[in-house]
Amino acid sequence: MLDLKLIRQDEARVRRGLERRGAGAAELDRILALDAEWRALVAELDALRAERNRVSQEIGRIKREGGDASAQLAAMSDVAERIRSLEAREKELQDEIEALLLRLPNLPDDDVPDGPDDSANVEVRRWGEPARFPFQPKAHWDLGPALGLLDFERAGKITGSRFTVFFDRGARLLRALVAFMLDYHTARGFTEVLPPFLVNSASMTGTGQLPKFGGDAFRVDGHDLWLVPTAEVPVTNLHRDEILAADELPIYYCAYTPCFRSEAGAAGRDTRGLIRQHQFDKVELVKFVRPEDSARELETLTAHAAGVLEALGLPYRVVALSTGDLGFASAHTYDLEVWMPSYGRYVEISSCSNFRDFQARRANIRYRPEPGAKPQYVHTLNGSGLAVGRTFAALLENYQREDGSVRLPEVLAPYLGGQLEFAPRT
RNA sequence: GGAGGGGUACCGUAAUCGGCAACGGAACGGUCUUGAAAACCGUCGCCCGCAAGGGCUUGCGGGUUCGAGUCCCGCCCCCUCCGCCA
Repeated sequence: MLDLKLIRQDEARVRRGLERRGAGAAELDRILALDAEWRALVAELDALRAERNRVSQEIGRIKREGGDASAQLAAMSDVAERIRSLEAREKELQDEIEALLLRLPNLPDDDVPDGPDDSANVEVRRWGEPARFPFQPKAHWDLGPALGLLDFERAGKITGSRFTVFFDRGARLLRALVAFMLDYHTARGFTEVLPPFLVNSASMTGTGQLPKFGGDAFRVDGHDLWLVPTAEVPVTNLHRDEILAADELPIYYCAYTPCFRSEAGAAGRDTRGLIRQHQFDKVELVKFVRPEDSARELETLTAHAAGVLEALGLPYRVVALSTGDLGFASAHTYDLEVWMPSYGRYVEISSCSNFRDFQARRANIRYRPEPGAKPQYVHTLNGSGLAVGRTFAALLENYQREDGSVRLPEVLAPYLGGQLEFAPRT
């Protein structure tokens, strides 16, 4: 959520930021008009309340002294009626302003490249060399079933399309990747969290999924509960409505959760394999930091997530998202894209974002810069570290051999009982 | 799911019959002090306002009333017990 004070005081800056994202300026004009009306109303209302408070005390005093307060009571009856009517209007205005503010996206950082969509994204750097296969490499949706690791057909039977059954050593490999990633992060200062996989609407609003993107998530029938679309939601909301002490910051969390998304697949893209599923697994990194540190923290967060790919020996590149490709709540995002032989290109495997105070304001997450000082909003960041299903796919594809077998990197040996070889069933 | 008890500021606790949300502690600022402690004063949630000042805030949302922490209705969470359950 944008700061209403900022909108008032620096309308030009807000308008410029929204225009860079192609977001409507119409809402901005509407907010400014409603806010002007609201402030005038509040002044009038507060004056009436002041009078009511004053006379009500007087009535109390008169009654205690056994006097007759009927004149005051009659006058205050009218004032009370007037206050009731103004309060109703004030609530309307406030609700409407709030509703508009909640639908306004974050402002992009100055150094975010401008552009209409992902075509304007800018490659920042590359790591590793995509393997040149002396044979036609197979896709993971062919390798996985052939190796007895993945079963897409039975998942379709028991649930539907865009779900997967991990089987036998495939299930073990998925569990191994989750454990490997969590160990990697906790060894580097992140605190492991295992949150609920269902969250309430307040949490979904706090991180920005609601009110605009409810259709992208699964809701539990008959309850105010949603299946988490990402661990970002429960983990960021851990500190909703809290005032953190300055010496608690920065806070670094990592969390494994399954992620549930109903929108995946609507566009008919990536219909095969693990790339776009209604349920997938992810290890997420979440940071709460001082405002002055968030830009630097985004760089280290991105480098940290990239470290997982490097440990696994998977070639990747870092891409700075353009204003047109930026997520709703983000001010600045780097995507990590892993080399995927079946696609013949780099495919997103992590998205690292700085939300600045956008989520903190929605979720009311503050800290005291100094003991005794006024509370301020923290900055929140998060990034995938990594999407586990896509990592699974990238490993199979990048480490495949001509006979359809796969040998995974040594770093996974402790998590796989030393069994790094995967051979096709005959 | 049922019964009972609770939710008040950073923490702990009051508030009679409905009448300015009191007190203690912590933290921070100040006075005092060579320095510190103690003591005393102030600050310590949010909003409007250039300011003076005013308003809001007792888990959340409604209602009654001139006036609600207090009375009424709905909901959420915590504790105890019962039921159910991996």
